[in-house]
Amino acid sequence: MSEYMVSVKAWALPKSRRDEAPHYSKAQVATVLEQVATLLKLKDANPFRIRAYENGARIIASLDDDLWELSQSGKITEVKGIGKGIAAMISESLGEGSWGDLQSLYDETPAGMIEMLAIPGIGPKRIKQLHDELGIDSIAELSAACGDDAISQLDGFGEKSQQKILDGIDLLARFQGRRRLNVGLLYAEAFEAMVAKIDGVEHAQLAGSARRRRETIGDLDIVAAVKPDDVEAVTEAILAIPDIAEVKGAGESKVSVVLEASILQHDMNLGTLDGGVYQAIGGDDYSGLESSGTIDAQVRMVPPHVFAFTLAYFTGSKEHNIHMRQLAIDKGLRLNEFGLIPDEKVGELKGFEAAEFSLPAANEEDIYHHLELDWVPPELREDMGEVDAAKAKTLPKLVMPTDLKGSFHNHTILSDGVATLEQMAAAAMDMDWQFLGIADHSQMLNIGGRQIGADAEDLLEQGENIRTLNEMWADGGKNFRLLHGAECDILPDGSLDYDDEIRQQLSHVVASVHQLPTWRARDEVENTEALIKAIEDPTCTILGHPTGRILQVREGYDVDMHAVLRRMGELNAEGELKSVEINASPYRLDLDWRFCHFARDQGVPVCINPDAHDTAGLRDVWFGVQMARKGWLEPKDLLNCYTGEEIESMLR
DNA sequence: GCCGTTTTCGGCCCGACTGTTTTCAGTCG
Repeated sequence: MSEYMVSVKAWALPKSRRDEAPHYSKAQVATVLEQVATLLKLKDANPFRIRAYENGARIIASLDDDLWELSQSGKITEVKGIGKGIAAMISESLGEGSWGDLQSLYDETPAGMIEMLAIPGIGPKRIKQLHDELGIDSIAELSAACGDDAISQLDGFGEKSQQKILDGIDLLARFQGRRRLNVGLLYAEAFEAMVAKIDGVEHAQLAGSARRRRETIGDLDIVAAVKPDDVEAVTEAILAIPDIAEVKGAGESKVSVVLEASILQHDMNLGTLDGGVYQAIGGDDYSGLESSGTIDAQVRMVPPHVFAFTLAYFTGSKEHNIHMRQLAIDKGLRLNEFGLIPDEKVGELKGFEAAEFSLPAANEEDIYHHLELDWVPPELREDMGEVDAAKAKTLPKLVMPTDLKGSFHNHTILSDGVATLEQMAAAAMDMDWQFLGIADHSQMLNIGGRQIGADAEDLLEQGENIRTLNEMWADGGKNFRLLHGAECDILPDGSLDYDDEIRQQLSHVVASVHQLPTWRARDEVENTEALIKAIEDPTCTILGHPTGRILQVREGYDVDMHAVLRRMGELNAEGELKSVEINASPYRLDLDWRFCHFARDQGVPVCINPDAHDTAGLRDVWFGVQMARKGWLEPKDLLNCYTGEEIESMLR
C-alpha cells in the first residue's frame, strides 16, 4: 500500500457541540444522508431507497434556504425529493441533536468495506459477498485473499475477477482511482486528438466528468462518429496507438483501454508549487509517480446521425441524465444514447433500430430544445437545479476565462515564489490583465523548520517597489497596476499575522490557514469560530483556500462554511468588502464549487486566485474559472472581472 | 424512501460490457 493512500477517517455520526438547536449544519446533514446511502448499498438494500437518500443528500447540499427555518415551518417536505421520512430525520437531528436509530447502521458496517467501494471493478454486491463468505472487511485482507487464490474459488468469481481486483487495488493505491482535472485533461486532449485523426472518424469529442470539469476524473470517455462500415478499421487503428498499456475490452461499439503517460509526449512538469502543497503531495517522489501513471479511457463509436445523443448521454452526469429522461417520459418520449424516440414508435425495437424513429438532433442544443429546455453547459449538468433553470430560461451566463482582468493572490521571491515583481507583472500584462495582486506569505509561515514568510520590514519595502512600478506604468499610460497585499496566516485563535498597523498599509489581506494539524485536530465549532474571527478583522479582505484541502491527499479541516459565508455577507451588507477565494491551483480548487452560489446569494463576491509561485502559474486561473462555472457564477459575481480602476477604488 | 391531472400503491432510466455462466448478475456511467 502506498504512502499516497488517503487515510479514511472512520465514519461516525456527528455529535452536536451546541447547547441549542439547530444542532447541525446543512453540510453535516447532507453528509449523513450520503453516508446512509452508502451504508445501505453495502447491506444490499432496495436500490430506490438508496437513491432517495443520495438525492436527498444532493438536494440538501445545494439548498439555498436555511434548513432550520424550513424544518421548523414544516415546509421542508415541499422540497421535491424530501418526503416524510427524511424530513423527520432532519427535524430530529437539528432539533434534538439525535439521529434516531441510524447509529446501529453505522455500527454494523466495517470501515474497510467502505474503503473497498473505491476499488474500480467491484461494487457493493461483491463487497458484501466477500464480507459474508470470507469475512473480508479491509483492502489489506482482500489483497491477501487474492494472493492466496481464495477469491477465484467463490461463486460468481473467477481468475479474471481476481486479477481485476488486484489491478483495481494497485490503481487505487497510486491515485485513489482518480486523477486531478489538470492531469486528466492532458491525457484527454492527447487521446482525443489521436482518435480524431484516424481515417473513418468523422469527429471525436471528450465527454464524461472531464467535459463536466469535475475536480478529479475517474476515466476518459471519447465519443466518435464513425459510419458502421468503418467501425472495424477504426477499432484496429485505435488499438494500434502505441501509448496503450493494455486493452481492457473491445466490443462492437466500445473500446476500453489503459493509456500510459507516454501519450503526453513531454515530461510532466509540476512547475513551482506552494511549499505546503509540494510537501503534502509527497515532494520529489510525486513527479516520478505522476509520470509513471496511467488512466483508463473508453472510445464509444456511433453512427454520425446519433453522435449528439451519445455525446449528451456520456457527458452525464448520471443524475442529470435521469432527470432528462424523466422529462422525456413526461412528454411521451424515450431518451437514450441513440435518440429521442416517441413511445409509440419504440415498440419492441432496441438500440440503433429504434433510433431510426428518433427526433433529429444535429447537436446537443437540438436535444434540449425538443424537451423545451435551454442548452445546459456541461459544467452545470450535476442535477443541482440546472434542469429547472433551463426550463425557466434562467440559466446563468457563465464566466469565461477572457472575462478576467486580474487576480489577487500571487507570490514572488519575497516568500516562496521564484519570479520578481517585474516578471510577474509582465506575465500578467501578457494575459491582458489590468491588475495583479501580490500576496506573499506572512512571517509566521514555516515549512520544514525554515521561515518562508516575509518579515514586516521586507514587506513594507516591497510596497515601496510596487508604488514605484505603478507610477512608472501610470506615467507611461499603461492600464496596469500591482496591488500590494499579503497572505496573512490565520493563527489558531483566529487572529491574523503581522501587527495591525502593518496590515492597514496593504491594499488587501488574503487570510489563510496554514497550520493544518492544529485545525484538523479541532472540531467544526471551534474552527468556524476562529475563521469568523479572522474575517471580522477589519483588514481582512479575502478568505484564502478556505478549507485547506489538497485533492487526492487530504480533506480540509471541519468548518461550517455556510456560517462563515453568511457572516461575510452580513459584513458586506454593512459596507465592508469581504470576498472568498477559489484557489485555482489544481491541487486545491478550494472553495469547493458547490458553495459558490451560496456565497453569491449571501452577497459575498468570489475571487479566483491562481496562487502562482512562478509566471506560468498565473495560467492556473483557468481551472478556477472552470470551478466558478460549475458554481453557476457570472462575471458580475467575481471580483476578477472588475476593471483595474474599479478594483483600486473598491479596495481603497 | 419518494412520488402522484393514469395518486396512497406500485412504480422508480437504461444500455453495454464483462465474466461468469448456460440465461444472467454485477458494474459502470
